[in-house]
Amino acid sequence: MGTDFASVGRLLSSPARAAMLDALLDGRTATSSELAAAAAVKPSTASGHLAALVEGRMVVVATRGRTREYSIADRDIALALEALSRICPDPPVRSLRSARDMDALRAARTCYDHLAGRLGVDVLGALLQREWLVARGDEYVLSAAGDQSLVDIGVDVPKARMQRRHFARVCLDWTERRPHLAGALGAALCQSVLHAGWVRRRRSGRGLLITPLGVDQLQQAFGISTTAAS
Amino acid sequence: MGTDFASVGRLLSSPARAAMLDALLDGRTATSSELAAAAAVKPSTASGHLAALVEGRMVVVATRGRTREYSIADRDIALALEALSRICPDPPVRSLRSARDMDALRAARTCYDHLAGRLGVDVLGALLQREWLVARGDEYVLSAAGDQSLVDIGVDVPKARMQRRHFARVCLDWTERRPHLAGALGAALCQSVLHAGWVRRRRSGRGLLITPLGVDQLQQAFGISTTAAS
DNA sequence: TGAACACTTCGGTGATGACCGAACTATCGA
DNA sequence: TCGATAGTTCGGTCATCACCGAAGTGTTCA
Repeated sequence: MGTDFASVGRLLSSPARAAMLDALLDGRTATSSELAAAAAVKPSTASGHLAALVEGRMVVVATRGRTREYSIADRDIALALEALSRICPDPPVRSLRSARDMDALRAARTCYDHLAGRLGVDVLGALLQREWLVARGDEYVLSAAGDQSLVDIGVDVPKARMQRRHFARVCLDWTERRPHLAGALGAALCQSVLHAGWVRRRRSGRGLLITPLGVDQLQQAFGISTTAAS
Repeated sequence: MGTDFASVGRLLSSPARAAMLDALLDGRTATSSELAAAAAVKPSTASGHLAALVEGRMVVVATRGRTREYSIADRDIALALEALSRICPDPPVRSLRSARDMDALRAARTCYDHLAGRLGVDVLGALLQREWLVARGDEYVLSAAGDQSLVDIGVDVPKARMQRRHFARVCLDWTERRPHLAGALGAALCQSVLHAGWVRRRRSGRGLLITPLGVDQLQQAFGISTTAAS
């Protein structure tokens, strides 16, 4: 009845637009030229695609001087795309290199703006086990002990609380098939571990790289064992 | 990185294929002719579209005599489509009739194979409030009291437990923006209320219709107030 | 066995849209 | 003020694909 998949489907159906959305799925913004490069098309072509995505409310654009910063329009879009990526046929592993990339993604990556992959799942597991976070439906409640502990390791909890979005909620992981932490708190946690240098973004894509410092600190803060990636 | 939205997007991009998937989203099977009618195309055209959907692993087909029964391939596909429907621009309300249809969908409908809409959300709320169901991450655990009570009202809990799928889990409702119950238990519950005549399927689409009997029984079993729809 | 039915395959048509290069607009830095 | 940079608009080409009708395959039922 009525649900109009076709309009959204049409936007996803072009390889170029799909590549652009994929490039934006790490939650960062990108300029028109960057997205043109990501999609391997000329700027003029990219411009048309981006106009279509904006028109279709999938991305939003902010003009900054002579550049334009595009980003995923809202969290629902990101969630829907993550759900879709779960059913996309596994991109055929063409080479050793892309097989390694795949392993790296499984180990640690961002999902829109929060931690995902084995790292994301393990961190959520630790938070629940210590009862810093308590499940409640598809949301989580932060306990007093959890609040204090997260602040201690540098997470800006007060700022996360102030945001006009869900504070802490479930997001299903497509490689681990188990939940990881999304919402404002998930984003804040992700930002804090990036800022503290426990993990770094890989050169391209959504992959994350756990630093030697991160291995120590993650063990100390959450009691989880990781290995530093190269 | 790699996630290939385009292949799935291409399948969704045709209004005919989108309509077919939408028609299958209530979890029932449909024949080639039924889907051709749902999409308003000739059988020959429908045949091609359905072949593409099967090729793309979005639907599966079972040959029964001279007819072919199509259905959504698996639960991940259904979940992804539900997530997508959350971001589809609201289908423009063209008429009084479709406005009423929309209201009806909001009140009670199926989501793949379980209850959704206000009814689905209220039922889950009641289950949690009575502690028949306890949240645990994005899954639910059925308490002993809950097991007994659901069996008492006719839900085949043992059979649900035996199925090789998640037993009871969160599914986000796109009209209510709150969770309802999915998984084998959600499907069993849906089947039991249909079988007991508390609700009936509407002539077409995913809408459900609460019977006068259902109003009484839902009040008695779950303490929730509903109104019989016409 | 043959007629009715469900569905698929094939060939042809028309429309859509993805892409590029070239010309245009707006901003930044000197 | 002028050149360089970021992005958009426009016109044209080419490929893809949605659709149909007609003919073909296999199944059911009388």
